[in-house]
Amino acid sequence: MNKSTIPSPLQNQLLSALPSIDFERLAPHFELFSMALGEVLCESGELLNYVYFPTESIVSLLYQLEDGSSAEIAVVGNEGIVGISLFMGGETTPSRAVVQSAGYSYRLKAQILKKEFNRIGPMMHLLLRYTQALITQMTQTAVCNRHHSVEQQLCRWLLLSLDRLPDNDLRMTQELIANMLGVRREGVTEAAGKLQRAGLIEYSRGHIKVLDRPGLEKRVCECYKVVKLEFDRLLPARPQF
Amino acid sequence: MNKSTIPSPLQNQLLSALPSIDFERLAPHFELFSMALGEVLCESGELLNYVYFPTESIVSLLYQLEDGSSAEIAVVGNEGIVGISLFMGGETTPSRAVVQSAGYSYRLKAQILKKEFNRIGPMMHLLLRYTQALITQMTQTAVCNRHHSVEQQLCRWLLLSLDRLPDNDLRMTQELIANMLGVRREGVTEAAGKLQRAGLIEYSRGHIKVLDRPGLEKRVCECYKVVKLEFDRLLPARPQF
DNA sequence: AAAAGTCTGTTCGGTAGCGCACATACAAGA
DNA sequence: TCTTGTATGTGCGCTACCGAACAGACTTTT
Repeated sequence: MNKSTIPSPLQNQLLSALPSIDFERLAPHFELFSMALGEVLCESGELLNYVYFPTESIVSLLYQLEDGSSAEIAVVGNEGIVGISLFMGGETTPSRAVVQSAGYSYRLKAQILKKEFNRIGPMMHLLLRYTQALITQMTQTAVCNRHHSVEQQLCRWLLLSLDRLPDNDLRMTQELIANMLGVRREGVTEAAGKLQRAGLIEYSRGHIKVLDRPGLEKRVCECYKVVKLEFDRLLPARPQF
Repeated sequence: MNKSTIPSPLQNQLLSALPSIDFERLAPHFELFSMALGEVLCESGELLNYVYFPTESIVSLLYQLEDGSSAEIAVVGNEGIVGISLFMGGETTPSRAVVQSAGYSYRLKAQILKKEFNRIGPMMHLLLRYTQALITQMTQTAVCNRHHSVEQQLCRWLLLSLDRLPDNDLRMTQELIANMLGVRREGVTEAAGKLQRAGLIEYSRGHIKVLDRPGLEKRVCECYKVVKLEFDRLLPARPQF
């Protein structure tokens, strides 16, 4: 479906923010990696062999409860990296990493990343700042879960996804969105129907197109903006490819 | 009310986990700091001049929405530190740090901590591991907000507080607990009444005593255990004072 | 003792979201 | 074409929680 052009590692914003001397040192170790929708990069509590730098794919960090219900706690796209627990020192996390939007990423062997991190150079500082931005996303998710309606959360989710995609089409069923948001599928159907009737989106069988992004931004709760501003503040300006 | 004995910095578990050579280097810079209930250590977005290592006090990390409603995203006691954004590189965070249980802490000038962090020694690794544990607490809060009842969350909150206190008495009104959990005061009244009728707790006007801790642990959701296990896994065993 | 303030208990109507059941619609394969 | 599977729409009763109002109980101050 997507153009099948091979992306550059520089399409990942963390990598593109590296000084070229650091980037070049890592360049030989990048492996292009194609990720399918629904693929699990890392199970809860499992050791990661690689870290992943998405280019036009999106990875969802999910937490699954014992009773099977789940909730998304953060989303990682080309602004970030999957696998922060490797350099934070814990090696594993209780959450899972699941591909939410298929596409390429570049991956790096865990050892290579740790070695680079321990050089205490730009990569370390970038990764720590990124981690702080991710923390903001997680805390904002906590607050949003507590106080905002399904419709507001759907808007937030759509905008977060949109920010990480090259176009304005998402391939995603309402059922899957419901899993991410931790709500009923019917709740998503209702909220999405409302947005469609308002002309903001258009969807059909696992395919959502955003028609009116400013309209979504008017309906979304403050959580989206807080997260976005914090990412912009903490991470360097996004260079063009 | 509390014994007015002066605590040792070693009552903070991060500090007590430091090799003595590193601890001694910092020792001259610790300032004993007394914190009153409700005191705001750091406003949202404000630059911190100090980091705080609680000894028997508890600090709550709260996020406040534009409409005034709020939610606790994590709690910091003698196992941790307030001010992670200083070494993560972002300098500020969108959340506030508010004293939830009065008592002492030791504080350190921001510059001193950053210098220590940049030595790339035990302190850095400890702080990063602690940060990962804190992330787990935040994500679990997000999931708990989504899926669990007020009563379960109250149990979780009580147990988290209890773990960070020297005794089993908390001085805390239902109103304040409601602010932390991001629910109505009446909801807390109801849940607390239930727990009291079950003989698990006893409370009166801003004073809660836990009578049956195992009983609370039976009612709490899995979120408490997940967070606790992750803290135990990531942070070194707790030495006795 | 009286007054004022604070904390907790209770009630009541309203609503968002849940769980379930089922209907419809579209897609892909035999 | 028929079947099977998947995605979406809808209705219904239920529950947890909300918002507001108010009453009682305890504390502190005067």
